[in-house]
Amino acid sequence: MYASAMTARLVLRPSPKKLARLAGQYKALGDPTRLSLMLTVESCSEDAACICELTPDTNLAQSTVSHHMKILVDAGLLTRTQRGKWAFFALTDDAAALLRNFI
Amino acid sequence: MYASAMTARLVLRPSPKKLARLAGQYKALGDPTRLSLMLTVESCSEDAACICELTPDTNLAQSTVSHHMKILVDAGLLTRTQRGKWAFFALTDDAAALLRNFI
DNA sequence: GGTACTAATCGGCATCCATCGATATGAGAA
DNA sequence: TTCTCATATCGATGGATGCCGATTAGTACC
Repeated sequence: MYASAMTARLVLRPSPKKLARLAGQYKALGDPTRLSLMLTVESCSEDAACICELTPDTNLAQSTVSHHMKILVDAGLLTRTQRGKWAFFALTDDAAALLRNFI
Repeated sequence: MYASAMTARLVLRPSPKKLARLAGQYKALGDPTRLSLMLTVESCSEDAACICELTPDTNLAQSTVSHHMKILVDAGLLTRTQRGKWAFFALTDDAAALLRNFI
């Protein structure tokens, strides 16, 4: 048994660290609310999006949206910059690469 | 307030159904074990991969691997075909598109 | 300082999920 | 049919997750 287990693995595998990071990014995108937030941020590409702009679309509490944004930032998919009272978010290069096929 | 909420959303948004499907696929990829399984299946592109070949690499129980493969199939990322006693898996077009940037 | 507004954090709760061992199913071989 | 092997399913469990309301933190303006 396991005869075909001998076949060579020719494709480069990412390191465990890189694989975990990539899985973390997919995981962050794997929630409809967060994916929708990402697309909204992307659609405001001229500038950037703040939470007060994002919250109404979601029908969720502000604290929940803030929580989701933190997850996306921690995953390396969004950057967060403070401008006055507002926090603005923009896509990272990683996020742009991941979403390139769909937006 | 919400002054910039008036800015036009020029980018096409996927329908809620499509967005949920896409989020489901990201979610399926958002586990290091499953992402590793996907890359292993992809590396056996000449043929296809069976569970007996995938299990040893994971250090997980066979039932767990079978469970993960079902999740990937249900998400539309893998196809499953029975050949004799073995179940063989191959990437779908969706999976190939999602992973294009990394393999 | 005091007020108003935006956003982050906290505590709690219900649900989901990854994992396991045990068991069942199903297909070839004897 | 009986045995063996590959895979799927079941039940349980500990931990992660999404959501909320309430509170705290930080900023701007008076």
